[in-house]
Amino acid sequence: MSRPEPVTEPRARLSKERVLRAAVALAVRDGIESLTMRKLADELGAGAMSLYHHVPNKEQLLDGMIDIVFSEIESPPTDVDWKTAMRKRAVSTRETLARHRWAIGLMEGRTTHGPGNLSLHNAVLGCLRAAGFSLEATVHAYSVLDAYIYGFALQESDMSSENAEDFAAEAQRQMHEYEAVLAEYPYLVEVVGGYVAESGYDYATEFLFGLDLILDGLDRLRDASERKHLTARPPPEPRGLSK
Amino acid sequence: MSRPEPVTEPRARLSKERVLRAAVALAVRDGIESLTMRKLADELGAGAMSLYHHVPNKEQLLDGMIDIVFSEIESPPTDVDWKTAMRKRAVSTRETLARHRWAIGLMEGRTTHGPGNLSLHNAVLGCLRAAGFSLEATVHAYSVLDAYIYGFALQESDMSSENAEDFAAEAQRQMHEYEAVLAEYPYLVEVVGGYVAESGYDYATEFLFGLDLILDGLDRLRDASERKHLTARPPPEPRGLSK
DNA sequence: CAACCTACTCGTACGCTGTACGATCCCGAA
DNA sequence: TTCGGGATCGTACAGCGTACGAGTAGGTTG
Repeated sequence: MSRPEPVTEPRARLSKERVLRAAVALAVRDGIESLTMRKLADELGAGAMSLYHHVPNKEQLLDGMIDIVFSEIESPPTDVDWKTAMRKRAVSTRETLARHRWAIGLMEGRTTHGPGNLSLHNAVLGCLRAAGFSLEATVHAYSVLDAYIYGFALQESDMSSENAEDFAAEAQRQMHEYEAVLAEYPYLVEVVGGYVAESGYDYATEFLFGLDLILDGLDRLRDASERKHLTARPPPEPRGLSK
Repeated sequence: MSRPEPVTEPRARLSKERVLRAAVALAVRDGIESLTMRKLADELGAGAMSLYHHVPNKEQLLDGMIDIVFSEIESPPTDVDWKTAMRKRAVSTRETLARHRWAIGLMEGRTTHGPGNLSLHNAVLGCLRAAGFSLEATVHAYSVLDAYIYGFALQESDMSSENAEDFAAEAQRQMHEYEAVLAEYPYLVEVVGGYVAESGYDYATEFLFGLDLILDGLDRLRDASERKHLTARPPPEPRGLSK
């Protein structure tokens, strides 16, 4: 009560962090296509142009938002074997990306990587190196894993919520134009219309299936890699900053 | 010569196909962000509003463009074993998506699937079913494979052209702000700055590594699936339209 | 206290976007 | 020749990102 401000504090001071957080919240709530500089400013109780004193332009605003997403992904824990660590990282990535559907489409073509992105990448590479993967094997492992994880997230964002009845609805709509269209896709009908519609489709378990398939494959790769490079120099340091 | 048209045909008649093809060509040439109704119309020697008699709106224009991309992907051939068939389909998908970088970011959130998309999906599912995959295994296989393929294409579109020196340039730029930033990412330096910069990074072979890893895993799944469902009903028909 | 500077806020305006509307034109059928 | 319907397109409008510059608040210095 000692401060002479109005009781209802209509606007707190802006800051880069506040702007980014509000932008992410708006994207989660209304979708990325309705994220407008004016709307974002309104949300913050500010004028549109005020934003530009904390963010150089919308493109870099999006960069910042994406790095927030990366920073929400849990790094692979260091106190378990590499497989469980990678598994946890992968699951956390999928969950985060599912929470931020708006982000996936924006990652294409983006060339600047923020600190959240870089430090996550670094932690993942470190986990693999510490587990005995050779440099070559590390690159391979990283490549497969990330492609799968982001690809799965991409597909998950394609189909909105329930795959089964959604797809049925889409098929129905197609049937509106061509009555016999479905007859041209018998396997689609069998698998999606039949099996999936009955048994349902759980993204989380489906994700784990492919993830474990890949992790098992990498396990074999690591064994081979270890045998081959037994006499080679070990990774730079077990963990943490070297030099 | 019998037709009374002007010799120089300054503008041919518009059509949905011509509009879509021109749109794709423009996206390939100048990138998707510079695909404008006015620019597209200019390219066709027409007025902007003329486009709307062949395409209901820009959103559906993009839908049509994406289906063109899908139709450029080769379906899995039917005269080889499932593994080679899937391998060829996967390679063709990656090549097509690499040719049409603009398309990947647009696939997110899109709910309507065109005939090119549907028929490709149908062919892939058919290939798996004919190879003896159970319904459950088919869904699994499809899920992993496509997630990996699209995820890889997504990553490929992230890094522009040469990963190695590009990343070095990016790191350099970051160093401009913080001189010691790189010291925080020792593994990134080791793997990307060291190994990748020296040995280079070939997307095509990197893609094949992960692809074969997954296909081998699916092979094991198929064996198990076949043993379990030996007495179950076979897939609806070897290939082609049933009924 | 006054003068000043710096950091921040924001009203206005411009060029560009997708597209609604209605006038115009072309061309085959009657 | 007349008609009618599809195709074309000029104009206009709302909404976008953002350049510009005027205004303001708060701390530092004389």
